[in-house]
Amino acid sequence: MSRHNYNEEKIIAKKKYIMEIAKEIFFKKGYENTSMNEIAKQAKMAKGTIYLYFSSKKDLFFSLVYEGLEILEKMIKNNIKSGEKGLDKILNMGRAYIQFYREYPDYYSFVIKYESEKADLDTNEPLVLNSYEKSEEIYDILKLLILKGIDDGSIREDIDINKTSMLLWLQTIGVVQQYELRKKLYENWDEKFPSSSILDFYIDFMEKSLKK
Amino acid sequence: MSRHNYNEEKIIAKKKYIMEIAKEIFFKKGYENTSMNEIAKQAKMAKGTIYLYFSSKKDLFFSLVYEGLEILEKMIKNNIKSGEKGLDKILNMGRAYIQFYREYPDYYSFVIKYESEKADLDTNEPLVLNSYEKSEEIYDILKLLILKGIDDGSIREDIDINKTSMLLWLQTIGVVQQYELRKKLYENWDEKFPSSSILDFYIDFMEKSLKK
Amino acid sequence: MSRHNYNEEKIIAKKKYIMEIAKEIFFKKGYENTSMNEIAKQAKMAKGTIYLYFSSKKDLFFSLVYEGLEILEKMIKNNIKSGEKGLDKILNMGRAYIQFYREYPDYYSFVIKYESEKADLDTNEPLVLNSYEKSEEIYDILKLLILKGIDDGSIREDIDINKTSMLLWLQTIGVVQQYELRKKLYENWDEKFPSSSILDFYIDFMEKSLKK
Amino acid sequence: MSRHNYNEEKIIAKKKYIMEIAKEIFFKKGYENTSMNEIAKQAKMAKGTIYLYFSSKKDLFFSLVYEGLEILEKMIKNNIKSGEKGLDKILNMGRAYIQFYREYPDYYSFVIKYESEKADLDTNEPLVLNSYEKSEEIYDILKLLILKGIDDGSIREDIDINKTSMLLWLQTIGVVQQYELRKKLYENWDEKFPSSSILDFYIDFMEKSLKK
DNA sequence: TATGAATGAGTCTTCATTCAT
DNA sequence: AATGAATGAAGACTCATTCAT
Repeated sequence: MSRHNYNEEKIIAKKKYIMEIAKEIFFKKGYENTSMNEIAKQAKMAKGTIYLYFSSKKDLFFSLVYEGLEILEKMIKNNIKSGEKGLDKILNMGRAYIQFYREYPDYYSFVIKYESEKADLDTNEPLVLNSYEKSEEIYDILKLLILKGIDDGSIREDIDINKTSMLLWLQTIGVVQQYELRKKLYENWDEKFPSSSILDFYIDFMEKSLKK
Repeated sequence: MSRHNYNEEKIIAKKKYIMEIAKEIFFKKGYENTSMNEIAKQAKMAKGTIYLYFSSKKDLFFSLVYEGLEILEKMIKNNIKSGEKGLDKILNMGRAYIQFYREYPDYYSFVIKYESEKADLDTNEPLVLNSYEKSEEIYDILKLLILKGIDDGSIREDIDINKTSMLLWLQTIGVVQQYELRKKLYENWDEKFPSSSILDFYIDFMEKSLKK
Repeated sequence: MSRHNYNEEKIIAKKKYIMEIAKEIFFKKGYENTSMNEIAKQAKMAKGTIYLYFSSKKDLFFSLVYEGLEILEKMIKNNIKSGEKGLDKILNMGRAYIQFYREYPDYYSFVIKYESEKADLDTNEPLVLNSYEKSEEIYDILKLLILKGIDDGSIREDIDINKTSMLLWLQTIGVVQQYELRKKLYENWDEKFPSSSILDFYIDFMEKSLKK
Repeated sequence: MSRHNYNEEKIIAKKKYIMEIAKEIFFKKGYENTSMNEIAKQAKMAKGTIYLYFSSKKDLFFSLVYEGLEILEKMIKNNIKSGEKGLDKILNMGRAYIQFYREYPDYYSFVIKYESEKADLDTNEPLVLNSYEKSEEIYDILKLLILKGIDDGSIREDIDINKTSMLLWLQTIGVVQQYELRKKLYENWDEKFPSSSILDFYIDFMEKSLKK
């Protein structure tokens, strides 16, 4: 292994280390209320050092977002392997998103924050591009699965494929996000709130509206 | 009309004027990126003057939120008057929310911003309380309408009322919010994106999953 | 009575009224932490109205100071009437100052605040002049009383009259002020502190150092 | 010397430098009328830089107060070493306070400002606590010295120890403060005023009232 | 005489980023 | 590669005073 690679590895390791520290703080306090000062202190590094590895606070944050997107993508691709019929695969896709939310609440929060602001971001940022491509890819998968579902008789034929795929996409993300929002709110209010099982119920609900 | 009322009217008019100016800037730049300085400048007023009418930046913003909530409430209550069966009324309720989003995109954005942060807000703030109560009220209406729908035979009987009402609530808000997010994103990318009609499609979709 | 006088009386009454309101607030919150806004509100007047009667916040405050000085002067002049010998009169003068502090803690606080800042005040202010003259007058009385005391044999002869009179003056004001300061401090700390009787003890102490 | 110590020294030096600048301005203009802006400008630093060394304006000011208290404490402890009898030591203690006032008029002004406001300060502040403890310590010394004086026959026996110690304490601080106040006032008025020697006279006066 | 809305300079404090070492 | 001191623009908010009505 060349010296160059050796150094590159060290750099990547350091980046991972910083990201690990930052992940916790960003998750706990949110983007705006996290200062580079605190990250540096927690990481026992000089503030300037962080800037050797990340060009800005945004860059550091979006690297975490990107990592989150990768995890999500992997989970989705993995989940749609199982299930035979198109409908099963679609439901598994929804389950994958819910699973991501449950298992990686920190990464989930970054992805959502990113999603809600990326419309205002600089179009030249490669991270926006990447995320956009990932979204498209997932969306295309969804479309194919609906087609397959109609073909194998697991999904009704009277639906518009384009609209349905888009709607399912919007709906799933939306339901999970709203659940997260309400959950925090109701917790504060010490009130009863349907447990996380409502998300499973959502999958049932989806099934009912799609199946033949 | 007494002199006192005359002055009060003038004060209310000025508040409205400031809110009008602030509404545009908040809408364009978001809460954090809007400074009182800019609002004052746009309103051709001294900074201090604004503080005569609103005790803080938060107060000014939440006044807009509250106004938005009032509009939304009115639209929902108005819309569910029409329709005979429970299912019709539920669909009209969803339509009201979409209509609010379409007709008052600015107010909509404040309400959403508020909703996504109210979990972190001070519970003692009367505005949080008010909004909370409004939400509960709307949610209760939804529950009653489902009951009515089951009763009058317009809605299937095999659903859990509590879960369904909560899910419809999360889902509708979620779909609209995700639509808004994606729309802005795709617009930037000059791509084709299912027009706003997808929201109408959502209502159809909802109908299918509820009706007997 | 001429119309002019009638109006003047009304003006004086209004000034008194405003001063009464302001006295309480200044006493409770201190000069810096009292705003004209609050005074106006408490007095159920418009802010501008106060400026018809007092040219500034300072003017209003110093009018209270001046009133305090008048009360103090009257008490001193009254007290030194009683007592036969020079020493008795001097002690009564000290007692008058302590009595002023005890009976008019609010006016006392204004006088002290004024005294500690008048060195930095504009020399052209007539109020500084007045106070200065009052101080001189009192100081002269003190000097005469010492002379009389030496003459009638109630006070030792081995003291320097100028220095002693000045010292008694500084000392009495100083002791009372420090007592007030410490008292508040110790109260906060819930500790035992020699009661106000220490001020009477001070008079005894003074007597011992002066008498033949 | 390690690198670490080297940096720490530099930081301390910078703190001292800022305090030196601030000391002058605070002394000249008082706490309220001194702005961080001006301190930064005088120190030829960016405003933010000062906040690297002091967490707030209060912190900066109280650091000066604390330094003053340390100097005063040292002077008192040093002065009471000399003198044989209890009375001599007490007089030297008074002289120490006067010396502090004469040699460090700036620090003296901070200490007095602090003393006059500490009753209103937050009891949780460690600086208030420290100062309180210092005061108590000095006061205890005074009490012991009076006891010693009575014991060794240099002080009269007919005095109440508690009251006397408290009174001497109040009196000394009071006299010096009043002297400072009057001095500034009379200076402005270009009048003759007993020179600083009146403070020495105060010590004589004290001696006379205490000795057997 | 009375009003009270309007002013705007001034306050302390924060923090992402840079750069000399 | 690493440091961390320095920057300085920007933020929300206050308040004595004025002046048109």
